[in-house]
Amino acid sequence: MQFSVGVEYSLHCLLYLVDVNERSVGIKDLAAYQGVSESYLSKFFAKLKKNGIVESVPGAKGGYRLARAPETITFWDVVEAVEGSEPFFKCTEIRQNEIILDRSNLPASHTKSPCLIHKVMDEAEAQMKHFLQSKTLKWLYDEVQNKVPSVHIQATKEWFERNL
Amino acid sequence: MQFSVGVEYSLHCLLYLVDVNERSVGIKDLAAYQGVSESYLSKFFAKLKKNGIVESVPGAKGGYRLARAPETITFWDVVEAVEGSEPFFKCTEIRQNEIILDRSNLPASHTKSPCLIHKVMDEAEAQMKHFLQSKTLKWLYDEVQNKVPSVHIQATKEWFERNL
DNA sequence: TTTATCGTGGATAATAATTATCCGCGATAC
DNA sequence: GTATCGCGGATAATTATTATCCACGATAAA
Ligand code: FES
Ligand code: FES
Repeated sequence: MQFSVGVEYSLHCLLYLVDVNERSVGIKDLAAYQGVSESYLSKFFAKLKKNGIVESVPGAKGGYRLARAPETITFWDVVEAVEGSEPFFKCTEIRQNEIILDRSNLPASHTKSPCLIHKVMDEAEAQMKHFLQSKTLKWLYDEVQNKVPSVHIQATKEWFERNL
Repeated sequence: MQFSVGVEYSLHCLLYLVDVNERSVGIKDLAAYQGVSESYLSKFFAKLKKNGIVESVPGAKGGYRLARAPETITFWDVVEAVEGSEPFFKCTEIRQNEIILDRSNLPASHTKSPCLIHKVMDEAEAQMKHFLQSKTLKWLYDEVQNKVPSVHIQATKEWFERNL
């Protein structure tokens, strides 16, 4: 039960994209700046694009930019884009295997209403989802502006400007 | 990002152990009743034991019973026992790779305070943990007593009694 | 128009995690 | 003594994650 590294990669990258409004930043730059694999990072951006989080500019001098306002991009959106939308808990309906049951004529209690254990686990995921939906990229950006030394923020901005 | 099937197996099994007070139930019976692999299920019970959720009775007619009151066993305890206690989000400290940094002299902002993204993801896990800690095995047992037809509960109990 | 750049999708592979089985050991009930 | 059972280690099959490479089409710049 672990998140893919793509979640860390993606969130850090998206943070750099907030400043890039009309223009775009290439995978090459994003990968170089963070010292990660270019080709691997590109796989995650494909998912982010498919989920409407970023949009791409094809061709030379192309790259990526946010597809919508950072206020509307939540941590959950990114997690879901990268990890897929399968629920964390996959119930195998083990209850329907109970040896005392007639497999060809299962009681309503085992087919109609969801298994309580399943329900609790789904609710647990919903708790995490709710929390992550409350954290937007805009919020992250603003917090970082306040907490990281402005000299470093400026240097980052300039590095990307140079390669725009 | 998925829970192992051991979580489903374990929770369903523990439910059957609530009634079994002084005595014990063997893996063989638990596996047979639920139609799952005996040897595989035993691996999860090893973890449940190591984490003090169940205790074992060795030797013939041996088996497992709860190691403590079902009021004190939470869904989270079971998840942690089965999945291990590694955090869901493993931060690779990607921020320390930023190309503009001097790797041999990292700024305090990148080493002292935790990365905000990391912090948010850990908090998200904490949300789920908090919720799952609020759901005890006793609560689950009581809910099931209310919702599942008593004829089925009785039949289950009798099946395990026969093989005790 | 050529050329270099860059996203895109597919193929492929290395590594790790999950799922699953088997077997021998020691403890215990009968 | 013997059959039963938990226990731990070894092992393997399957799947997911991590990672690379390449050919393609689109585009900007020369
Ligand atoms: S049957 Fe799947 S969690 Fe109960
Ligand atoms: S450095 Fe790991 S989440 Fe930011």
